[in-house]
Amino acid sequence: MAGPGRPRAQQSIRPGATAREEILDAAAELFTTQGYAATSTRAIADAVGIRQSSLYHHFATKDDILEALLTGTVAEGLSFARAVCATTGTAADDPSPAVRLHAVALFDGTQLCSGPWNVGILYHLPEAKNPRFNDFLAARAELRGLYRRLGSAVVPHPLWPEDPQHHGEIAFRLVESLISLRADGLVTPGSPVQVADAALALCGAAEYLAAVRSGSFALISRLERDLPSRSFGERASDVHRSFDQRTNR
Amino acid sequence: MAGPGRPRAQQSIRPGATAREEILDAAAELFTTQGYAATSTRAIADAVGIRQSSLYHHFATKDDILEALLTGTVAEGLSFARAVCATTGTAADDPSPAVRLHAVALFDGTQLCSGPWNVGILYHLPEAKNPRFNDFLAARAELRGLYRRLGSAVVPHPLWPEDPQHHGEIAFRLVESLISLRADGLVTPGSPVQVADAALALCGAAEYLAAVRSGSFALISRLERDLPSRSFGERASDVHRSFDQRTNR
DNA sequence: ATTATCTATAGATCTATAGATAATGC
DNA sequence: ATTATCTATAGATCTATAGATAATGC
Repeated sequence: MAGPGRPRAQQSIRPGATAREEILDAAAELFTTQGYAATSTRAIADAVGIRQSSLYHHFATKDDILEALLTGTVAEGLSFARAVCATTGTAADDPSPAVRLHAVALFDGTQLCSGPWNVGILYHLPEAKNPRFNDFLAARAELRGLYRRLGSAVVPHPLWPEDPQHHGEIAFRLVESLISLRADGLVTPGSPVQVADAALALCGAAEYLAAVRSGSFALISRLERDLPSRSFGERASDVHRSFDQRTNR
Repeated sequence: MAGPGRPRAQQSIRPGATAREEILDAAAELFTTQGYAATSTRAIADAVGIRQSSLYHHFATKDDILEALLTGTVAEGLSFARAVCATTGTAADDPSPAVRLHAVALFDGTQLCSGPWNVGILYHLPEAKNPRFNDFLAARAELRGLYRRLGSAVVPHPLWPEDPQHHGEIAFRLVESLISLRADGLVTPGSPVQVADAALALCGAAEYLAAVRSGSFALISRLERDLPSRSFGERASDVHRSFDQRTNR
């Protein structure tokens, strides 16, 4: 790798170690607040402090920027859900189905509510349904499938016998409803916990919720060690802290 | 009112009694599948079978088309929810809080799942947050408030005492999750009922659900007579029919 | 006269490419 | 030589307006 190239005319205030990260941060802000088609490549470049054409050194097309954002936002939640499902059958400290569902919902929900921009909104952009983004679409479909399995494991006698996994489906949708809650400016520190609790309540597990909650926190702490992202550690502690504050009051 | 003006060069296959309705139908299809900014006025005009500039005889700006669609989609659900809340205190056949919440969720959910286009998607368009669409935003906020009140009436001892109306909030979000369910192509005839049931389940009312369901159907039938739209009658019967089919199996 | 369409176009974009320039590292 | 930026621009849009035209109703 050679030198850093010609310096920028204008300096950036964007967070991000590399130009690529600055671009993704600016695009995340603009795509989520104004939409994909309504955001010009010039607007992204201006927000970063480079010229419009300089974007094309880092991304071949505008679509590639959206693709990077989309795949980036499901990846971590999917890894976590896979890890939780892989704990099945590990004897002694094997978490209960209720704990598993709660942990996945809490992790996912916490992620959707954190970060500087409401990137979950990108899922709802009509542009995101394009087959061009199949990697993202497949990852989200897999995550949905894991929720369905977890949900049916929690409920022995489903409300809707014709679709035994439907409680899991609704849990998945409930977690993603945090996206519109946040879009409406209504997320509080407790929101991810409330949604995870609600997912269990509709599975009929509300009465032993306190035990499930602490099991869920423990499971998240145990699994977060193996996750690539460092930021989750802090995020998980935030959740603990805000939960403790709420319950101590 | 004078004559019908110069005839179109090309004929339309769009449903709609008037040109204005044809335009709204075409815009609903294109905005929901491709997004607002990604849909050109030319594309709408082509879908209707008129010239691009002819649109401006019916709408002053492109924004006005979106506004008409947005306000059109909440209006009926809000009327119904208001009517349901107005039944409070009417003595004898006064429906229970659970029946009220179920009926509102079922009506709303049925509407989101019917109609040729998934117009609920418009709520999620970043463009819809523009203060220009304040009429729509205020109507949706009022509907949300009614859900919150209904939810807290159902649950005597809320899971989250710091926000007693939060069960209602989640019910509102749950109903709107039908929008993304439909966007993912996963709506079945039973989906609106499942969501209304789930709203009650998370309020802890799952055990007497059968009684609530029939009360909810009765309440909808009673109130639909006063609603401006004729189409709901058929839609409500559809719900009855699909529900009966499901439970007879 | 009124209505609803049409043709033509102004003026402002927007994406992506071509090729020059200023830094570093070998 | 390699990298990351820059300037300049081609070619394709896109929204909205101006003004002509073809129907009806009074």
